[in-house]
Amino acid sequence: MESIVSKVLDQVDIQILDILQKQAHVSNAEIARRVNLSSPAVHTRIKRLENEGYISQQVAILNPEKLGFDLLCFVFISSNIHHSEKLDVLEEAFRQMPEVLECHCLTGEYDYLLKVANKDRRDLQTFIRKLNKLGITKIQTSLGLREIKYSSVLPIWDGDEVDEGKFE
Amino acid sequence: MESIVSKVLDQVDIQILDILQKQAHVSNAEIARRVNLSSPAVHTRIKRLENEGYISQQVAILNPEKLGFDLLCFVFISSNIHHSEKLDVLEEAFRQMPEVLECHCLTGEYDYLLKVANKDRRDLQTFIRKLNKLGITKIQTSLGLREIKYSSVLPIWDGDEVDEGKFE
DNA sequence: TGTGAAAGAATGGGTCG
DNA sequence: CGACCCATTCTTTCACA
Repeated sequence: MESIVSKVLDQVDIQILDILQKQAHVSNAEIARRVNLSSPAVHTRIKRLENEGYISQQVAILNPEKLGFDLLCFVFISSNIHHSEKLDVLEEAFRQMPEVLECHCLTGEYDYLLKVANKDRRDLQTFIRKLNKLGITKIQTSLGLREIKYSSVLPIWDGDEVDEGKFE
Repeated sequence: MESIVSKVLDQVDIQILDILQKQAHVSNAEIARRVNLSSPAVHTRIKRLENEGYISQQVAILNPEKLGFDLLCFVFISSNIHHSEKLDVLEEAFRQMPEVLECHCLTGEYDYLLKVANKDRRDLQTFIRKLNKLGITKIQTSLGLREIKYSSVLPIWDGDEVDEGKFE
């Protein structure tokens, strides 16, 4: 009996999460083999992990270049807006723009960092005009020249839990 | 004969890709219903899309906060290295580091932008020391204060009707 | 390419150790 | 919690158009 709150994740949970965050399409049965459990047991655990919010979603990662998105940009924005209501409007606008893949609020010189996927320079210009219309004046745009690494894999395994003392 | 390489994607392909990039777990049969095709036809198309590289991978997105990753950072790096071999070593080092989720080569003042997931300040310090050992001197780190949007969904559907007359 | 049918797996619920 | 069973659903192959 550990704690009342919510079961802490055990090694098997971590293993399952790690498999799924790398290859979501691996079958239940295959996971069961790898973690030495039965397939229904794995199923139960995955459902629990989903319900408790450890797994947010499952997605297919498409190849941007094959689909014509050659222009990945990082846009740094300083908003001189300081009313929180107006900031809410601004942020909601970012969320609604399909070319904005990510938006983060940052410390430092700029308030927001946007990751933006555009097909060509014309699309990029259209996008920047949209930003101007939102009242954003201070923008700095950096072009992504080359993607060295792109992943969503959190080091849940590598961190310090690692002890591959698999029983038997 | 039009193009030898690969048939251009049609509307149904785009629809399938769009469904999968948002919800990878949707069953073949369900997709078939949505695009008005039979289940085997959808299966064939998805296999083709995978083989031709339109779909790179399928992953589960985990919840960073639930897993103790409260410190998302963006690290800007200027390398004063100009030998391409040494740059290769550097980039490979970035790829190997599990806390580095993304690494992009950028235009602008800094050469590299890294997105880094750490659990706490101690981990962050450890990470920055690793960078120093690699000979990196000019580093600027911005903390992610809040995530406004996080997505890998390319606007293949929303942007405009994808109907390129380009071969390959 | 597409469809329909059919075999072979995997999923998901229930019950019992 | 986990294993086993069972009905249901999904995947994947095949003949055929």
